[in-house]
Amino acid sequence: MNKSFDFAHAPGHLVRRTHQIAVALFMSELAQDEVTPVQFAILNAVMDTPGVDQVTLANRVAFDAATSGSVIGRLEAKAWIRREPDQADRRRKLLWLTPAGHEATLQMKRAVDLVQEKILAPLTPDESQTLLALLSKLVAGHERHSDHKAP
Amino acid sequence: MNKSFDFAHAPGHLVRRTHQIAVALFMSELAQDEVTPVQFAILNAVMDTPGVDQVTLANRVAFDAATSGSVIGRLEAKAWIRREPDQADRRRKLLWLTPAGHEATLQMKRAVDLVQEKILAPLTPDESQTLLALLSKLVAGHERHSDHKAP
DNA sequence: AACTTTTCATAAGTATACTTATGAAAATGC
DNA sequence: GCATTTTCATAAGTATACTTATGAAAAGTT
Repeated sequence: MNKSFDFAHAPGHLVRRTHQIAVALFMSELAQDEVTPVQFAILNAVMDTPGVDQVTLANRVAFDAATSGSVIGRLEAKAWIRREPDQADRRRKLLWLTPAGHEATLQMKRAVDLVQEKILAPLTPDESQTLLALLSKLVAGHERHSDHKAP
Repeated sequence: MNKSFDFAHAPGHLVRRTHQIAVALFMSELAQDEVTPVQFAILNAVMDTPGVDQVTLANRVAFDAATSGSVIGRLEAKAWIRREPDQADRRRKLLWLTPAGHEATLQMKRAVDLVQEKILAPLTPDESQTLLALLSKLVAGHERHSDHKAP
């Protein structure tokens, strides 16, 4: 029979599709803000903890230093984020929102809330709750494992 | 209070993290095959329907023609896929697996099955079933909507 | 104090993933 | 039957997202 892999029902494919849909909804809802999901995540994290260094921020938002560095570069170019070397540790660069960045992030927040609702729109409230709980458990489970890194 | 957006529990963030984890598991499990999730998806789809054109394949695997074109280019460079112009419609290019591509895809299938299990490893079988059902419903719901395209 | 290791930021290279533009070819309209 | 529109493939440009390499600075080890 040589039956091929059942792609449509594979977890990997469903997750990729879902992610794709979530990004598309974000980009469409925040089209006039000229901001991406990852850029918003960083703006949001810096608003939470002004003066973070890039590594701490990258761990918080969960991507590698190289990616976050380039994203922050773009946010700096837009004058939404200010980057200053740490006096105590001159390797580190600390991050702050500019007033314009603070303003823009607050404005985006409403649209982002709406995006989260739209992502879950095909599900009932109960189903949405269940989905979020399961995704949280899945992510938490894998995060625990990734602590045990090989030497 | 100026409470910032609750990123950790937002659907968008959870889905991005899950996707990230799924891709990492795939890359790690198929490291020696030098293949990406998207490349495998295409190989798998061509094995299913040899002689497809690129547009039909892109719709099947759910990404845009530009992306699939470049991915197929890489698979052609690896001599896993053969691309030939359609005689009936000379705009179209039809796709086949080479013998080496067929062989490689079959070999990968086992590892990909294992990846799907590993993705769901933190969940019980019941929870896994529920998650897949909810993701399917979510994706299907959004696909329905995206049929109604603006003119 | 000198040496080693680790950590931080960035650069370079590859691979998605999207948009818009372009050219070629087919389908449609009248 | 010719003109308009649509479709297909690709190119160009931007933005993640990762790896590995490099340089600089801090932390540690003896």
